[in-house]
Amino acid sequence: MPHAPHTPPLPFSSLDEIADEVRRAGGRLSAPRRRVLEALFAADGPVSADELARGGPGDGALELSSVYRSLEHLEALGVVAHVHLGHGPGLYALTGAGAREHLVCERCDRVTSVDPSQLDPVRDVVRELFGHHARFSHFPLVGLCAACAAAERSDRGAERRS
Amino acid sequence: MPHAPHTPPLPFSSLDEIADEVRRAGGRLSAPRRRVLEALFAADGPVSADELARGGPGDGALELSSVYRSLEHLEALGVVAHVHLGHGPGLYALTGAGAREHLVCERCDRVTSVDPSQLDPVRDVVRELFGHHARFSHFPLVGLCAACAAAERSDRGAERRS
DNA sequence: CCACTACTGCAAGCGGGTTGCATCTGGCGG
DNA sequence: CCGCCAGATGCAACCCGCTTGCAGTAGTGG
Repeated sequence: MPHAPHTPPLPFSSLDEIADEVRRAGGRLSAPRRRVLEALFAADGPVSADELARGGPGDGALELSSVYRSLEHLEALGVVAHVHLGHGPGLYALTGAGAREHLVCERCDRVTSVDPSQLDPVRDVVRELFGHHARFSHFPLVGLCAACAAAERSDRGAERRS
Repeated sequence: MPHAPHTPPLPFSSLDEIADEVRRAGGRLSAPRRRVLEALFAADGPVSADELARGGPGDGALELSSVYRSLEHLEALGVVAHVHLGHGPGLYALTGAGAREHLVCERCDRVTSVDPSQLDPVRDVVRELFGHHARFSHFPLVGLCAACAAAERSDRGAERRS
């Protein structure tokens, strides 16, 4: 059971660059692999394996298992990372340039993505208190967004979500 | 699709007290329900529905679906809450007295449970920066524990986990 | 003690993800 | 330019955690 990488996000910026990296590691840039990567480059935010499999409307769908195996491989290379926002499927994104960390509201499910540096003060406090090095890229910081926290305070006993 | 409660943890301390609460809400304290509660009282930490279903070695196993339905019901009453630590099954615990929040190491999977007040400084920073009210009871604070963070710094490129 | 209805047991189903295996193919060595 | 063969694919079956539909059972207020 292979697992995720904490490979430091070497910045990969082009498909070719990644292709080389894949081959350097003894892998091959097969058609599905390429299409997964293209879809990841095209996406503007983390996407599910399923969305990657469906791909562009032009071409036929990719086999889901291949997509997962590709993502696993790319993740081991440090090229891709996935995040678990709430209860849904895992979402995948390229690690290069604009890595993000996430805050999720567990009431309205809204996702706030921020630059990791913005969460450094939080990390500092956590490290000070527990020695723990917090990361909000793989699992987000969960709680109530400002709006929902306010709503919660007044409106005691309304609709709820897990 | 019913969902979890943020019902303020009214402190329930005995099975009888909970029994009354269940009935007050128009519910019944059926045998499986009682056994789930007994198991939760007996447990010293959050347990999976599956563990609750197996129950004590003496008695036959409970139906898993009933366990889930009981937990759902008790959760709606604010008597029980569940937490998602990593990728495994959800874990359930009584809400009374010793409510805890959790830090998980995503490398060694170690869980650190703390009194919610200990995380207030973290909550303060988060609220200040994002207006977000962080909660680490339903989803934990994820990152690297002190030991693994140190290991990560030296030992670059060892075994990894998701 | 009755009737009413919440709850149970069972079996099927679902979403997300993994695995085993026969087949195919990218791409290096020649 | 080609052949080889490990690495990758496609497909189907499977696993885990959890939910749902339904007919039958059993707490509980009256």
